[in-house]
Amino acid sequence: MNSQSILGIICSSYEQFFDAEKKIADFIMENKKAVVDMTVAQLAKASCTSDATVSRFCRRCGFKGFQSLKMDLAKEVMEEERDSLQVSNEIDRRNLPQSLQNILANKTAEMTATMGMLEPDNLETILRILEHARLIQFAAVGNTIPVAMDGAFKFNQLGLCCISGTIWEGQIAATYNLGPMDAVIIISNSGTSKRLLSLAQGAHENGARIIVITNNGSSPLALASDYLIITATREKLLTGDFWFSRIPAMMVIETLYLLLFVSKEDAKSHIRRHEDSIRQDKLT
Amino acid sequence: MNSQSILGIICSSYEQFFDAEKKIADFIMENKKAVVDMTVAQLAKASCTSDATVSRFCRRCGFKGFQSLKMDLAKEVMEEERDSLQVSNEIDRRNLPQSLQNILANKTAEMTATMGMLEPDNLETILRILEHARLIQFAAVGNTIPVAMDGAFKFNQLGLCCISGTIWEGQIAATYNLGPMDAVIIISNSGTSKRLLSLAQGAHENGARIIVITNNGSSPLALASDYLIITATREKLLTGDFWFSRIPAMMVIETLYLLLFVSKEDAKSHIRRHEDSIRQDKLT
DNA sequence: TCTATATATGAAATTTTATTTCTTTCGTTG
DNA sequence: CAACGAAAGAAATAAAATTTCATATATAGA
Repeated sequence: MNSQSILGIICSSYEQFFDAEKKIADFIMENKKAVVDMTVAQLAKASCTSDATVSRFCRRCGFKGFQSLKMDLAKEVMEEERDSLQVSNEIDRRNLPQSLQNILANKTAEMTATMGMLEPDNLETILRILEHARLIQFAAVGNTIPVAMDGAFKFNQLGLCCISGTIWEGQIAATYNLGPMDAVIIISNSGTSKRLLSLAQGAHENGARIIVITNNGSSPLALASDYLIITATREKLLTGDFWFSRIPAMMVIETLYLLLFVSKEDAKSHIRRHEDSIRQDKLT
Repeated sequence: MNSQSILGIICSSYEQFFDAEKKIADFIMENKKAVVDMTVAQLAKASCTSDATVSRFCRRCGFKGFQSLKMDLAKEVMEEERDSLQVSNEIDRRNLPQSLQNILANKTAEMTATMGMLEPDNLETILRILEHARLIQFAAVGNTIPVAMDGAFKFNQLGLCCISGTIWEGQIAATYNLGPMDAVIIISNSGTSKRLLSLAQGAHENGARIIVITNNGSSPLALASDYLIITATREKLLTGDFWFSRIPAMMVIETLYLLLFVSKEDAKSHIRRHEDSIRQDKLT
């Protein structure tokens, strides 16, 4: 887990929380500002749990204790306020301007939280691996496949050999050809896909590096990873797994792309060549 | 009455402090960040004073107590830190934290600008068309295809009939089957793709509604559209067309999706059914 | 279906932390 | 040089946070 971003942690490991902990998390998300001035007992009462659970919750989120969580919350609240992002989940067709503001605020908060979860050291390690990999596979299932395709597209443009596919059998067939010089980037919000887990296993058996991008830091896929990037998708207005936004994952890919771009000297020429090749489809 | 700024108070009423209080003030000013994680006793010891004096100091500064002073300090430290991180377009592998901030700031600005370009009336018209369309085609070429696929995926989940494809010939073949009841959403950053323009022409001939999402409001594709959504991709660090980010376009799709979701009563059941069908791939 | 086991949670006890009270010290003034 | 007043620390008290322990609930196995 990253040094500390309570809102990010709540968003990214919400599913891992116990029932009572979820109550606390909900209360914090909905009363960020008020919690800053509360005591353990007050928060326990307000969220209909107990002192003990609140205290444990703080630890489980990676903080030294309640005070340390509150310190972080104070900072984050300040930051949000400063950005004057009044995050509300109300979306209503009859008030489009306000709804658009709310959607924007939510997406921005999502991205900020995701960025806050990125650990520079971990990122640097991953970048090194990607730069030196012989081949990089982007793997995903279902509605995340477009993100994987986008990643492969972008990275190929940088001059890094990438593969991805829309067909599951094709993806795992490719995985079985990977070796110790290769890396696979597995993208999965829930981190619980059996198919992706077996793909990870295959990659592991072949000695390839496994990088997982997921919203769930303690999911089976996260545990099967060599390197882990956790996103902070907050889908407050919807509850199920299928409603996760793909924007945070895309954001992570884009970040990796930009960082690789600036450190790879031949990236520009690769991209230019690519651009030239598609010019024939362009007007003027 | 803790709406004050502790650093400001220290600076402005320093001369009014007693000797022991000055020691505390000095220590705080020189160790802002560390004090945030200290207890009364620790601060007393570190500043060579006593618990009582620290506690009194907090009151004298207008705070409810030590914790409340610390809360304020945490906020101010954060603010100072943030201010010193001047956001720029610099992305540098050697300073990852700063680079991440810059990327985030750029992406956020991009999204904010894109949202600002959306006109509620225009959007409402487009939503109406999408809700009542017999079939919706998502069309794109090159690296924007993943965005189109994502859109078709999402909209299908809502119960709207959508098609998209990775193969160009397949896409235009589908377009030739559209009719006046149908709509095509064409996504193209530059808006200058010959192929997408001929697709738009085909759609036009068949009487289908043409919705274009592009970064270029006066591009050929924009002019060929019946309804136009302009995104605000600003890739300052890179200049060419191929470097455009796909996030703003995705943001637009996601916005349409959310707005359709809240106004379509059967959307939830559609999504739930979809979710059930993929549960077999999920662990636990 | 019933028992055994594990686990989440809250109540109570304990420990830690903050505040208040009380006392000492030191400087000033009559 | 006593007497007063204010500043500051020590000690006592109060408050808050954490840990322990008991209980309830769910799960697995018989």
